[in-house]
Amino acid sequence: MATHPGPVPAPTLRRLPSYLRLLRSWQAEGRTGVSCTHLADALGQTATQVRKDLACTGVIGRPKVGYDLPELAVAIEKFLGWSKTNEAFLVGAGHLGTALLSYSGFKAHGLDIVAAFDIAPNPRGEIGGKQIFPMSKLADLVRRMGIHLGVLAVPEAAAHDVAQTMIAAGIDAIWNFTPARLLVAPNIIVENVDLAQSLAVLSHKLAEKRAQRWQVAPSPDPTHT
Amino acid sequence: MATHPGPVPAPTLRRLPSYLRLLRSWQAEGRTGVSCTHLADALGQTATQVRKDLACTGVIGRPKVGYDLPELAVAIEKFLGWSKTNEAFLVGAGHLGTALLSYSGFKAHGLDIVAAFDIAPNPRGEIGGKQIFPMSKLADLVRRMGIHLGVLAVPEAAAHDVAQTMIAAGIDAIWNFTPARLLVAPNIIVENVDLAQSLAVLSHKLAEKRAQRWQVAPSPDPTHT
DNA sequence: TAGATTGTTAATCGATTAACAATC
DNA sequence: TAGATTGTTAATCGATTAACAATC
Repeated sequence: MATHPGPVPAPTLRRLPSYLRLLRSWQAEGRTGVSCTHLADALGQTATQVRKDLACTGVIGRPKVGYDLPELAVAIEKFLGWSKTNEAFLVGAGHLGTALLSYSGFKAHGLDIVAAFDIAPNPRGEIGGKQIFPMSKLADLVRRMGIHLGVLAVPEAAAHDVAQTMIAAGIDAIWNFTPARLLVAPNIIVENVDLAQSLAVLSHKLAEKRAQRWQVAPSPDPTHT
Repeated sequence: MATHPGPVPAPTLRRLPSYLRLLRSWQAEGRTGVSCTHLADALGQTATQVRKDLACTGVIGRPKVGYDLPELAVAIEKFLGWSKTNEAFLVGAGHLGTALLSYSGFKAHGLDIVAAFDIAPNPRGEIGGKQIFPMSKLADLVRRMGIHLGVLAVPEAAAHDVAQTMIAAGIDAIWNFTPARLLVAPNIIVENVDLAQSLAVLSHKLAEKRAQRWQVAPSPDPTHT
C-alpha cells in the first residue's frame, strides 16, 4: 500500500460504485485491463480524478498499461465493504418495502435483506421469498441472528418509534427510506435515501429551464440590430 | 432582491428541503417566526450556513427578530419550483413503480404522477388511482397532455430504450430510479436516484465500524502499562 | 438601551484540476 | 525507443466557517 490511508473524501466514496459498475460490464465483454482515461471518458470525468479516487483501493497500476481489471474491481468491492454480506431486517412491508424485498440487485452490493417485519403482516407471510413477521418478534430475532442493519420503510409517522425499537434491539445502522430525520445516538449509523433532496435538484432545474424558455423571445438581442 | 442571483451551489439546493420540512412542522405547531439559530440547532448545522443558504430565496430577515416563518416557507417552495406542479408519466409499473404511484407525499414537492405505462399493464389498469396504459400509448399521450417529466422505474435492461422512447416523445427531464446511467443529449435533464451510491456510504461505514471493533482488544495501549 | 440576529466580506478548509517526473 | 499512463505534488477552485459592522 503506497499511499497512507487517511479518511476518504465522501465524494470519492460516492463515485466508486460507478467505476465498479463499468468495470464489471467491461469484464463481461472480455476486457482484462483498463486505464483511468477509459473510465473517465465513459463517465464524463477527468482521468486525474479517477486516478486519485482509485488510489484509496491500494491497487497499483502500471504506466502505459493501466490497471488489471478484475483486480481493480475486487479491490473496489472490498473497499466499499461489498465483499462481505450485511444481513439486514426490513421494517414496513408496504409498497416500498415490497419493492425493496423483491429487488435482487442488492446482493451484489453486500446487502441481504433476510426477513421483514410489519405491524399487520400479510397472511401469506412472504414477499420475494422473505418471511414477514409481526413487529413483536423483531427484538428477539435481531439478537438471535446477530443483525446489525435495519432498512426502514414504514410510513413517516411511525419512523421515529420504529427506529428506536430497532436500536433498542441492538441494530447499529439504519438505511432510512422515510422522509423523517432520525435523532439517534452518535454511534448509530444512519443513511437517508432522501427523495425530497433529489426532487429539489430536479424541479429547480425544470423551473430554470421553464424560465429560460420565456426569456428568449421577449427581449431581442440589441447587438444584432 | 438584495443579493445578485448567480448560480446556487448544489449543496445549498440539497439542504433547502430540510429547512422547508422543519418550517412546515413548526408552522403546524403555531410558530410564526424563526431564526437561523433555531434551524441550525435543529439540524446540527451552523447558523452562518443556514443564513447563506436562505439568501437565495430573496427573503429578508430582521436583526434580533429573524424571518417570518410562512413567508420563508413559501419562498423556499417557490425557489425549488415546488409551488408549480410538474405533471409526470411513470414508466414501469412493477413493485417500485407501484410504490411511487401510491405515495401521496410527492404533491407537496411539486410532483404529480398523472399516469403510468407498462409493457404488460395490469388487467385492472389502475394503481393508486392512476391509470396504467400500454407503452404504445406513451408518445401520443405525452404530446396531447404536454408532459415534460418522466419517472423511470423499469428493469435495468430496459432503461436505455425506454428513456429514448420518452425523449423521442418530447419528454424533457427524467427521474431515473434504475441503476443504468442514461446517455442523453445535454439539453435533457436526468436526475438519478442511485441506491448503490447510498449503499456505498452505508456499507463502507459499517465496514469501518467492524474494523474498529477488532482493533480495540488485540493491542493493549502501551502508555498504560 | 443592550443583546441577539442579520447580511456580507474575508479567511479557512477541502476537493478538483493541472503539472510533471518516473516508468513500462 | 517513443509515447502513453502512472503516482504525486502544487495550483486552482468552490464551499464552509469566522468575523464584524449594521440594526431592530
